[in-house]
Amino acid sequence: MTAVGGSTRTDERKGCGRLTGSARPTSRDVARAAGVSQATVSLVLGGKWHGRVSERTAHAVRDAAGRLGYRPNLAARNLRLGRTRTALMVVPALTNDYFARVYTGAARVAAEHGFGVVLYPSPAGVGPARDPFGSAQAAIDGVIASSMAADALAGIGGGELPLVMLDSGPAAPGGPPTVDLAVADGMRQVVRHLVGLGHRRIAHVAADIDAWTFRVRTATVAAELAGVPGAVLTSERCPLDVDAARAAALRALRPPAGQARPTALLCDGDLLAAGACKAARSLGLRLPGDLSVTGFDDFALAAALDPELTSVRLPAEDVGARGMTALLALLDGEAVDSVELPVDLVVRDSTAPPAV
Amino acid sequence: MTAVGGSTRTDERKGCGRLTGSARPTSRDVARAAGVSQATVSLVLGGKWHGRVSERTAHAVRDAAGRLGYRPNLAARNLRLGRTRTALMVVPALTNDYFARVYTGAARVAAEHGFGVVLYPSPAGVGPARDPFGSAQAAIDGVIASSMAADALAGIGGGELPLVMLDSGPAAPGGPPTVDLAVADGMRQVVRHLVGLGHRRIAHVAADIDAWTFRVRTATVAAELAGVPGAVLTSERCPLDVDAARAAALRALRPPAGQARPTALLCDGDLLAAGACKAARSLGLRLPGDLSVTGFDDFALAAALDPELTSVRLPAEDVGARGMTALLALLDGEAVDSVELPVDLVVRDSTAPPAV
DNA sequence: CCGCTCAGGTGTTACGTATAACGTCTACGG
DNA sequence: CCGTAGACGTTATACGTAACACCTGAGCGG
Repeated sequence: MTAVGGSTRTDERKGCGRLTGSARPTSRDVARAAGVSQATVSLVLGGKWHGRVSERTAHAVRDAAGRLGYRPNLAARNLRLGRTRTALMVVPALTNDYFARVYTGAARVAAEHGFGVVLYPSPAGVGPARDPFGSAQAAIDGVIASSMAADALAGIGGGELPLVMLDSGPAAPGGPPTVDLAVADGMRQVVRHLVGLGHRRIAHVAADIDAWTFRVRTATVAAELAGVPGAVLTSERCPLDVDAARAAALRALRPPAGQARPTALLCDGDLLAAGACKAARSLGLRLPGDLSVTGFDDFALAAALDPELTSVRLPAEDVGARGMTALLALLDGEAVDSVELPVDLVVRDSTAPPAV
Repeated sequence: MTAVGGSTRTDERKGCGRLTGSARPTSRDVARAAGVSQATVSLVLGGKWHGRVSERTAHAVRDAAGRLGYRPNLAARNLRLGRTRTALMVVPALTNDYFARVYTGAARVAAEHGFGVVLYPSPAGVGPARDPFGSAQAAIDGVIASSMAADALAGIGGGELPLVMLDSGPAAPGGPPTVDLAVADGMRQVVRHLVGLGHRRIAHVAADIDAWTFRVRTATVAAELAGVPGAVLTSERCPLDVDAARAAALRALRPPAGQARPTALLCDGDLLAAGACKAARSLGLRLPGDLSVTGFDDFALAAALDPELTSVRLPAEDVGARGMTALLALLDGEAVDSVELPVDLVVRDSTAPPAV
């Protein structure tokens, strides 16, 4: 290899045809301005120049970069490095603040490790099925998906990207690691709270949604109440919607002749509970004296309602944080365990002992 | 023939969390498999081969690409093309569904033009100030920012990326195009509704937030009521928070001795209205008989409350759609006009004529 | 038989970055 | 005065794609 050629400046003819307009400066432009090679610019600005570049040169480079307003082209960096230090979070909807809190937790942990997080709401039906994330994956190292069925993620980058699933149910062996909430335990706490207050006739307003977390809620209520002597459980299913819940609650509160009205409405979510409260009021029932109502999720809505809702608080930030921690470990090639986080009942004003 | 050795299934070791990912196939691999050059693969898969590549060859290429499970490297494509067909939407918070609906509208229009949209919540204080979008801008052609002050976006990619601002107030001359809502008109509709019902003593529960939309709301209420003979306006400022609103409403409902209690609470947002309702109930007032309450924004919350809230519906999807349309035009180098969209009062059950 | 066109491709380059591998110059011990 | 080890940079290259310029026969009119 004889590289001693007389070409002291190889970059000379670089900007020949290019007019000196406002094209974004590249590292080569910085190099020219600082009188060094492009590689040196890369070293200095990459922060790994200690002992390889003199302080004086490094300063010249940084000075030139600042003068030119240089900002590295991240697409080129991503191509070169094969990684982007960015994660994609997929959420089923933006409507409720649970996901906002999950995002917050994930973003915090990511930022601590120099990672960014972008969000991709997955409105079912938008975008080609085989390419669920559209062009988002151009700059993505891994994915955190919340509340999605495993098969809905089949198309994800050909299954090549590291993936962590949140709120998706027990981890499948060999599948991606998961972060879940102890939903069943939360529901048990609700049931025990009501039973402890003396309620025996309980109506369950159940979300008619085919997602793990709701199946668990329904199943747990039935299983837990089955162990209570004298307990009577009725059940009404409805979509996750205030008006639908109102209708369902009305059905539950007008039992067939000969049956007594339930003394408590146990709802699968705060939204449903809001509907249930409206139904109760429209029947002239007073809360919680005539009827107890419970929610789940503890949205901001829960505290905004009147009476404030007894609900189950979900540690959303922790879910996001643990999920991001898991993803980062995955990216480091480490083995990651799935985890289940505890939840807590928050007793407020919508529950009381039943009227005698 | 080229080496197609029996690699029917490339990756077999998924256990232990180690994601080997045996080198994603590149367009060159596809070319080898199809017996053509890489350039031809690019032509065929790029969809611009009509009249330049025979149908037979094109089929062979697509077949090979399918067999190998080829997916183009978007980082490389972005680098080559200098554009990404992806927009970044910046929102101040994920908590309310206004932004969800804005996103939905923007994503729909984007999808119609082969664009994707990723979301970047901008939690104030997260991320270095000079680099507000972190690594998100690696694959971004333009930005749609909602409800942000113009100067908060100063650091945006060095100000180089096309930008559209939503809900940010009147467009600055020479600044980015904007999409705004006729917030002032909406507030006027609320005031006229209340005045028309007969209300004269009105308390304004104002959001104490330095954003254009809230400043306008406050100013409009005052201006509009100033033109009503005999109208008495009091005002309480508070953070955008249910509990704070409750406290503020309590102050408004307990006027100094000698002054009559307002007959209506005009709130800057549905969240504040929710707090106001709680305050009213805690004082034993009945809605809307003893007190009228109005919201703004028409969140899902508005219909979930009891009584259902009279509020102002914002055409959020339209805002997103128009914003994306503007951004796409901007990317095409076209001139774009700022626009203001109308809003509509939705009268529900929380307003009524004042008690005599 | 020549030259022209045109379909049907191929070779090559450039995008901007990071880094491995390799020079060169100085200082210094032996 | 040579050998050698830093200190200090540089050259060359690869990442995967898209697009430009070119190449090669075949058909065809003259």
